[in-house]
Amino acid sequence: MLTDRQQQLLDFLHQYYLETGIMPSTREIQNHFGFSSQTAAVSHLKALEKKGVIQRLPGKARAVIFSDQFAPAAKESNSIEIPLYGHIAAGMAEEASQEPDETISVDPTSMGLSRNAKVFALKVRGDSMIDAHITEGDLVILEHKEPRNRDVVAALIDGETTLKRFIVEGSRPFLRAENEMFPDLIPAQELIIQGVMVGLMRTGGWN
Amino acid sequence: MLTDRQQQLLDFLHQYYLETGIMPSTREIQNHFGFSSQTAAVSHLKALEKKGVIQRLPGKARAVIFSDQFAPAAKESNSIEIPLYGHIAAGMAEEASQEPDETISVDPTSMGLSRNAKVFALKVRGDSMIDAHITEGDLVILEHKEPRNRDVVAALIDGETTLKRFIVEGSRPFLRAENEMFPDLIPAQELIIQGVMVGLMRTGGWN
DNA sequence: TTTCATAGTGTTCGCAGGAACACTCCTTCT
DNA sequence: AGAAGGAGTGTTCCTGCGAACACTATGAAA
Repeated sequence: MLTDRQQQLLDFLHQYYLETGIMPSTREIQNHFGFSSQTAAVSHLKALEKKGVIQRLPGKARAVIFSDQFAPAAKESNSIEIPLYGHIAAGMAEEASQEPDETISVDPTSMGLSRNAKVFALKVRGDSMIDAHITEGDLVILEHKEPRNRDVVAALIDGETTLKRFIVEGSRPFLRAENEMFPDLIPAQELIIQGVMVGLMRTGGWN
Repeated sequence: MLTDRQQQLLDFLHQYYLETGIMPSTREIQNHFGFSSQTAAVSHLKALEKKGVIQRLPGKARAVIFSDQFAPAAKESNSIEIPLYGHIAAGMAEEASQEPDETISVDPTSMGLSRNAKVFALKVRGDSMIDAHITEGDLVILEHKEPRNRDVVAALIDGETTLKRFIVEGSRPFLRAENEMFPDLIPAQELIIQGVMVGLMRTGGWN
C-alpha cells in the first residue's frame, strides 16, 4: 500500500514521536532525509494523508497525528490506558468531573477501538438508560467523535453532563432517555456532545 | 500542589490533546481563557514545567508533553488472554463448542478478576437474560468456580449449554431466565455449572 | 503515446507562535 | 514590613513552519 519512501517517512514520524513526544516539522523531515526542499516532505505528508495513514490539521504547526491502527507500536503492549472521569448520571443531569479519577486499561482490538482514538470512560449512575441495557455501575467507553442519529452519547446539555440517546428528528437534535419514566431533554441553548458510546464494561455478574 | 488556575490550564491541555491529538499553542491557550496577553499562558506553562507536570522543548511549536502520568504512555501491559468459546444461547439451550474461536485480552484489574482465575468468555445469542441487561452480542466473562444462589451462570443442563440465573430454592437448584417469556429450567438429571459470570463486555453503543 | 502517480529541486510569502521585557495587583508567609 | 510567588496586561521581536507555485525526471498503467 505504501511505497518504500512513504514507509521510510512514516517510520521516521514514529521514531521522532517516540523520542520527543511531538511531531517533526516539515523542515525537520527535510533535514533528516537530506532533501533540498521542504516541498518533498510536504508532498510525502500529503500522500500519507491521502492514504489515510495520518491526519493533518491545516495551518497548525506540527499538527500531524497517526490515524487509526498505527500509532507508534511502542513495546507491543496491547492494552491502552483510558482515563476514567468519575461518574456520569444516566438519571438526572449532573456535572462530570474534569480530572480523571484513575485509568482503566482495555485492549483496543477486543473492544473494537482504533488504537489512537480519543476515548475515555465514565461510570454510570442512575437508570435512565436501562432500556438500552446500560445499568448502574457499568463503565461506558466513549469516543470523541461526531454523533450520528440514535447514538448513545455523553452530552453537555445546558452546562451538565448526562448519558442519553442522541436523536435527530426534524431541525434540532435532542436527547432521549431509554426509560419511559424520563422525559426528553430539549436543549435550551447549547448541546455539546462530549463522547459517543463505543463500548461497555461491567464487572460482577449479579444483579 | 497545583493552584486552581494551573489545574485549569492542565485540564485544558488534557482536553485539547484528547480532542485534537496535538497540543495547543500559547495563543490558543490565551484565547481559550480570554487572556489579553499570551504572556499569561506562557507563565502558566513555565509554572507547570517547574512543578514537573509537563515538559517543553524550547523554540519548537506546540512542543509540550505530559510528564508520564497521563498521555498515551502505556505502562506495563498486564492484560491476560481469555479464550472465547463461540456462542452461548441465552434463549434456547445449545451446545457450546469446545475449541476456542479466538481469544480476547482483558486487563484483570479493571475487570476485577484475580490473575490466575480460570476464566473464559462466551458470546451471547438470544435474549433470555434481557432483564439482567445482558443482550445479544454481549461478551460474557465467566470464571470456573462454585456458583452461589442467584449468580448468573453458564450451565450444562441435560447436555446443552445455556446462560441463566442459578437459583437455589428448597432442595434442588434450578435455572431461571431473566425474561418472563421463558420458563424455569428444572434439570431432569444433571446440572453442571461451567462458569459463573464475573464480567461483561459490549462493543458498539447503539441498540 | 499520453497520462498518471511518485519523487524530487528552488523559491517566495506570510501567518503562526515562542521569547523577552517592563509593570501592575493581589495574597500569603515568616 | 518586605519578600515571594501567583495571576495578569501590553508590546515588540524574530524565527518556525505551513502553503503555494513553477518546473524536472522517472516508471508504470491506459
